[in-house]
Order: sequence, then structure tokens, then C-alpha cells
Amino acid sequence: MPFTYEFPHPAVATDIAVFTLIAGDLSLLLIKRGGPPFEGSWALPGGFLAPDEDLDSCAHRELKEETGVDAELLFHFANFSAPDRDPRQRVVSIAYLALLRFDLITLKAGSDAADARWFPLASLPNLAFDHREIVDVAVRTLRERLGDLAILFALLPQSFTLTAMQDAYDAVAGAPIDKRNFRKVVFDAGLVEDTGELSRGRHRPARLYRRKQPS
Amino acid sequence: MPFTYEFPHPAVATDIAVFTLIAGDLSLLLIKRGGPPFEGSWALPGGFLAPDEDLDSCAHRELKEETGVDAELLFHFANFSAPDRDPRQRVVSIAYLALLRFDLITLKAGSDAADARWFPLASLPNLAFDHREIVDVAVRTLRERLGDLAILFALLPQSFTLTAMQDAYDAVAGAPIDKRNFRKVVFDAGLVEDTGELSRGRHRPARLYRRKQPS
DNA sequence: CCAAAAGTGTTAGTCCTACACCCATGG
DNA sequence: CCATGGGTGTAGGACTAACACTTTTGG
Repeated sequence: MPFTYEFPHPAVATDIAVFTLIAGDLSLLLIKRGGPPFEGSWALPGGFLAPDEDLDSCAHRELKEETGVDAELLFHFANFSAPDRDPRQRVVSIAYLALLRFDLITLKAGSDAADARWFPLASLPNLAFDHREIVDVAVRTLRERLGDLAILFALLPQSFTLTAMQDAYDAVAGAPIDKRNFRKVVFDAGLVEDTGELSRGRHRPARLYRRKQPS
Repeated sequence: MPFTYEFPHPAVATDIAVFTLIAGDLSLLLIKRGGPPFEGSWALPGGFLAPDEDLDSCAHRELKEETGVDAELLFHFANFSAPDRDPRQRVVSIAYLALLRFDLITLKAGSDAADARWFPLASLPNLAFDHREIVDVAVRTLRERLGDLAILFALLPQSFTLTAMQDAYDAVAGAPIDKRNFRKVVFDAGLVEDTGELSRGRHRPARLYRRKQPS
């Protein structure tokens, strides 16, 4: 069923940089393209805007189709619109950034995706289209927003140790922060509350905290 | 000449919130719509993305068509994409924010614009489409970015007094800042250099400064 | 000489950053 | 008992915000 317009319209798609934390490494979700162009290359998940949804809904829908979860944190951060960025047709890409817990997810290769995998940020493969540039901007944006420590909760389970929270911070920031300073900021900002539980591990047990809802 | 696609494509347009400073008031450029829908209403300038340009170029081009100048400061700040935001057809709006000196400009009513005017931010008329929301977000974004005082240069002539610069700050912030603190920040940041000239006015002459290019 | 705008420093409080040692547990 | 990670406080420097008077000019 064709759709006809008086002047040329670009296709509009959302592309999503989905980050998670795996074994201490900030990692990115990529799908392997199952068809041309760039067949066999890795690319960001995403897809075209449907007629009855806005861009935020499109990003949520595409992410859910790919991962089965509603992202806790998903926001727009940039547009990519070079006329020749897609060799098939004009596509304007609305880029989103998501953070989520990878352990909640069962990756589903979508219709046009041959495979889906997490890659540590430090060892990404070559990417299709201009997706490498999108990722670079996404990482920069993510680090800028790290001033708000609350974004870390998207990477953490319901209850967590402060060391786990700091490990998340270090992984996102790409550099370690001082332990006492980190704890002071978290407590002074009233971000967490003590669950009363303790973790059990090989060493001294740690207090478990949960996110404190801002009242 | 019709353009046909296999699935529906939205139209993509840039809308631009152009701010300037007039008699100490932060003011916004609006055009009066010359055709339906919202005929006779005021709206943001902007227009559709052309096939051979990216979104930044589109915003620059539309702004130049409307004002005759290249904006010193023009950047994307949000997208607006509710499916029914334009009653005629699906239009995704890529919103840009510009600052410029109104005295450099001769407003040109474009093809579909019946009129073009500056409105003080405090007394805007009702706006077409969702443009009121776009303006609200634009103002919020502008104030957030005011941490970088360099954006004020877009509102100032080549050489200016520090009082003029502070008046620009106060107008954008919507609240006055302490004079001594403002001057200290400007000097400590090395933003300006003394021209050696003095202003002449009704009262004590003031030193004239110019923007110091970051080296 | 008067009205109006230009110009100028200090202080208290807060925030940021660097820094080192003892504790509790499992093995 | 030892290896490992958990947990705690302080001090110096930087930055922020509040605050008032003198100077210069035109009229």
C-alpha cells in the first residue's frame, strides 16, 4: 500500500544506545544486521516511527521489542540527519539513550536482526551507518548526566551495596571516584535508605540499601 | 510532482525559537500565519527539511530566509512529535533555539507569513500548534545554558559596556545578578578584553570591552 | 550641585577533593 | 591468621553569595 506526498519526506527512525553493566564493564547492546545495507555488520537497535505514536513511544516500543523490558531510563539526546547517512533512502535518526539491567533481559533477535549481543564499550566492533558517531555522542551525554547519581539506579537491583553502586559509577564515568567522597554525596543527597539487610559473601558482609523515593 | 513510499513518512520540519534583546526585554520572533490551519495566529518561524540538507542546515536556512542573517548561536534542543500536533498532516518538529542581535535584522515576511514581529517574552500572544510548549521548553533550556556566559555575546554588539552585558544576563535569566559578582566572574573567566575606548552618555563614561577569543 | 550610572573588595559559608586506617568475615 | 573487601572523618582550597560606598560625568 503506497503513501504519496507532494514533496519528499524523509523516513524517521529512532536509534537507541542501550547501556548496561556486565561484570563491571559498561556495555552496549548491538544487533547484527540480517539484510542490506551493511548486512552482517553490527548496529544500534531501533526502527521506524509508526503513524500513531510519538518519538518517545517509538523508542520505548522498539526497545521493548528487542529486549522485552520497559527501560527505566530512556531519553532523547541528539538527532542525526546527514542526507546520505543511509545509502538506501533518506532517514533522519532520532537518537535515544537507555540504561537497564541486563539480567532482566532475554535478547530477542527481531525480524531483520540476525543476532543480538552485549559488547563492552572498550571493544566495540565496527558499526553500520554513522552509528559509531551516535555511540560516541551517547557516551559523552551519559557521562555529562552522571552528575545526577540517580541514573545509576537503572543499572542496579532493588537492593544493593554501596560498593556495587560505586562500581556502577566508576564504570559509567570511566574513572574511579574516591570511596569516602562517593558515600558522603550519596548519603547527603538522601538517595538511598538502609534495608537493614546484609549481603553475604566471601568477606565482611555489607549493608544493603534501596533507592529512596524523593518525597 | 508526487513522492511515493511503501510506508507512511511524516513530514519533518525545524521550528526556531529566535530570541533577542529589545530595550532590556528578552523578546521572541513570531510570524503571523498567512494560511490555514491557524490562519492569522502567531507561530514560530521554521520550515520543512529539504532533500539535500541536514537539520542544522535547514534551521540555518530557514532563519536566514526569515531574518537575513546567519545566527551566531543556533542549536537543537528538543523534538516535538505528537501524532496530532498538526491537523493537516503528520509533522515531526525539530526545535532549535537561536540568539541574535535584533538590530542586525530586517524582518522579511516569507511566502506563507503575513507578518513578522518581535514580542517581549512577558506578553506573547496565543500561539499556533504546540508552539507555546516549544517556547516554554526553549526558555528553560536557554536559562540552563546561561552558566556559559559566552552565549551573551550573541546578543551584544562588537564592543559593549559591562553594564550592557549584565543587562543581557538579567534579561535572559529573568532575575538580576549582583554587579560585583558578575564582573568578577566575567574577568576571572577571561571572557572579555578592554578596547581602551570609553562609552559616551549622559553620565559617567564606561569602559568598552570586546569578546576575547579563547586561545 | 545634583542625578544617574560606573566602578571597586571582603567575608562567611559551602562545596570539593585529597587522603589512611581499622573492622568483619570466610577460608 | 591472613586476604579481601567494608566502613569511617578531617582539613585545605576553591567557589559562591551577600553586602555599600566612592567616582565621574552631563545637565
